[in-house]
Amino acid sequence: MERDAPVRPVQQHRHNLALVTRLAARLGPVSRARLAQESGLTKSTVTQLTGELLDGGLLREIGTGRSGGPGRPANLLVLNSLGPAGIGLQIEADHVAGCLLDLTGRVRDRALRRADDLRGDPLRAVKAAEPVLRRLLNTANSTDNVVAGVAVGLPGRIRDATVVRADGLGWTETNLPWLLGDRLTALGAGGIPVTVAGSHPLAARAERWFDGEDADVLVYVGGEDGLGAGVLVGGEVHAGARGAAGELGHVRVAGAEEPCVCGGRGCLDAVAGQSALLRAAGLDGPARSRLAGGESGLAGLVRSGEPGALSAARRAAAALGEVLGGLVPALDPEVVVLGGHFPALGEDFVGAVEAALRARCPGSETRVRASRLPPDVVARAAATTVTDALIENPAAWFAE
Amino acid sequence: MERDAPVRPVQQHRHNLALVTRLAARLGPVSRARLAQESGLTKSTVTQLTGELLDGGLLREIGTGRSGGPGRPANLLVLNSLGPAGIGLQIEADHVAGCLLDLTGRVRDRALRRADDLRGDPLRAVKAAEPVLRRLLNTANSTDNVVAGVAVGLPGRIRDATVVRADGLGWTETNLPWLLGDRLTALGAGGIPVTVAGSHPLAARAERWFDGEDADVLVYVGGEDGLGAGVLVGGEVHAGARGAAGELGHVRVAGAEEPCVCGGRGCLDAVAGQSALLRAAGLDGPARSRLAGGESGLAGLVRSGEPGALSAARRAAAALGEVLGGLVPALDPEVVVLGGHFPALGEDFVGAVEAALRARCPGSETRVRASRLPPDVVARAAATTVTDALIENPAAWFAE
DNA sequence: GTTCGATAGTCCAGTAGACGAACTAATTAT
DNA sequence: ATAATTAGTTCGTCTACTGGACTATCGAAC
Repeated sequence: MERDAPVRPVQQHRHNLALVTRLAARLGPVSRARLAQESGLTKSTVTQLTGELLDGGLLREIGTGRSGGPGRPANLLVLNSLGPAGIGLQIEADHVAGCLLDLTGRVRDRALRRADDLRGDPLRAVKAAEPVLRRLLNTANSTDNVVAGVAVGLPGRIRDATVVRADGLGWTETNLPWLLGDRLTALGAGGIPVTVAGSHPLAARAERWFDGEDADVLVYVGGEDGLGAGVLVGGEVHAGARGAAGELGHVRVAGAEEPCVCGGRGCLDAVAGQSALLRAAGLDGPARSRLAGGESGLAGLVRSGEPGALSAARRAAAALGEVLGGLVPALDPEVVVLGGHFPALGEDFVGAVEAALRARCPGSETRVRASRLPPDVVARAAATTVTDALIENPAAWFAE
Repeated sequence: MERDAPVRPVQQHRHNLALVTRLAARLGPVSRARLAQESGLTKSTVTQLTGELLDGGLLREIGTGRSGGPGRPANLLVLNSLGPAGIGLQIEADHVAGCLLDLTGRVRDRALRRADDLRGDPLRAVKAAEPVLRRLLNTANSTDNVVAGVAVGLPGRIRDATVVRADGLGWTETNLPWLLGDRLTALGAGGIPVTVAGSHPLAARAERWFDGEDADVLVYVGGEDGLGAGVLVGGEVHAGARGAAGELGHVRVAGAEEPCVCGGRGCLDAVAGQSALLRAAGLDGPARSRLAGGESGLAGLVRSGEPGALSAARRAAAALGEVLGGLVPALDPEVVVLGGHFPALGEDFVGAVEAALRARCPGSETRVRASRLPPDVVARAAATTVTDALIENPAAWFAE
């Protein structure tokens, strides 16, 4: 409910509609009676609201359930897996991944398009996204899912739905929703709203929603190259005053002198980024994506105990801990999750980061752990922003 | 409007009541017609709502205004300075300050009680607060203001309205609202709700509300001893997962070895705290409060260019910048405001902090500036939490 | 098998509160 | 004086939630 807007009966209705939809999502198959009880609304109202949601295709009635006790059995309601759905895209330098997510949160289809190098002209990425989109739109068509939106996650800084800067892709001031919207029209799916978000904030959301971490304040630190953080405050992504929250990659690490691609020296990226680690371990060359499934060279080296790799990892852990040490006491997050290439470095690495953090902030109770989610979770997390929006405002969807 | 609560006509009404009250507060003397226009409600509804607010004593009608143009002149409404008011207290180690604030934000009275040392038993502070409260309650009585609440600000970490830890006062797990509520009953003012908040978050609020800094993301770093930050996210105080957000005092500064009262070494407090600076400048002794109005010894020394003091200040600035360098890129605040004893150190100090911050985060656009507000603004900020609550929920007040 | 208690869900009159049009009120411009 | 303009009120209308009566469907007891 918007704070500075008047509340009329319509808004009242919207709010309650969202309330029961949210509850239906949280409680799974659920009776109207239970919805009434949990929401605080009366049975009559719930009947009315669920009626609208059924008509609108957001809910589905699955047969009568439970028989454990006296009384008329409930007619169970669930989110409609065949109703509106969301497409999530993940654009990285070497691939575009996508998935189609239904309202229940189930992935109905995936698609992946590898490419040698998508950096430079954004149209290259848009072109690579086209077959991915085509496949997902086709799937949606064949499963009777209506695509309610496309959400894109990419490593960059976003403001006002525009990609302000994406170092890893070499983009500046790119209006991705516009470009993709164009391509969607060409695919016969014009008019579908397109949104963009940063990969790190999306990964942070994913940690909260997919890994049962019900922390209201959570920091996700993710990686490969272009290190950055996604900050969740009050369960929501915190963008910062200029959309630059979480830009940790070029924070200077005390005592470090490594040259960085940004032109500076001693940036966190240059100490703890994936390429930097590979180089320090004597494994020069372009960083390989973990999408292939295999261990990145670095992880293997760390595991094998190769001295150069170990010392590079130790140094990276210390640097990461140092930077986190300035952030953790200010925000007091419930947990800091390390993603990107960090989990591959093993539990010892995480322990070392936590130790370095504790050394800087002795009093903090913030936990540190490695992400358990796969790197391609960003596409899925992006798709959830679409389905979430549907659940949080069903009325907007009914209005088409 | 609570997210997980059903919205009935009553809540609709509450929301709209708060909306017009907020607008009346923001726009100053204002006509019903203007309120209708700004709020998006109809004139009829505004008439109805303002009627309630007038009856409840939150609004007052001042005569008819403006005559610049044709048409019936407006009957101007303002927040009622003679209606409900709030008392704010500020408890520090050497004094208790308080003020009585009316709805319009005007300070109707102040009171101050100095004491040698209020540390240790919380009852000592409560006792010192008693004359302050008595005076303010008396004033309220004589001006026909009804005290709607007492809010206390103190240097400590608060969770669930309980003082979890207040190093500067030597308190642990103190239920201050309970203790003060008792004292209020003794003063014949029982039943007045008492709340507690940390001084730094309150100071952050003050920077936003009293100094026209309309930043949604703001960090206030305040001091004397027990350095800490108040973090505003979305215009609201961010408490952190465990109420520990902003606890910067014992973050370790790289390369620093000064022993700290906490038992550790190299804490920010031990490098940039007031006592530490005085000691480093060769001016040992207890830190003097700035309430006296005179310059603290340190500020004078820095101004006079005494080498020891200058080097200590430079070191403090570098340390502060370093710690901020971990926090700023994560949060991307609009501005960082330095309060406590820092403004007394002069503009050069602020410049040095900003330089150190920039050195760590080259890309950041966050401004750094000294607070322009007096240190006793905490009492006033505390009082605003009471008046704000009234404005944000008039219905709760009508219900007494 | 029938009856009773329990639970699920629907129906409908009642009600709170915002809306809108018509109205009154007070002022300036002609 | 009269028209134009803006402020504010009145009253009937509309929307959407409520509460109680009612129907539906089950298990358990007789």
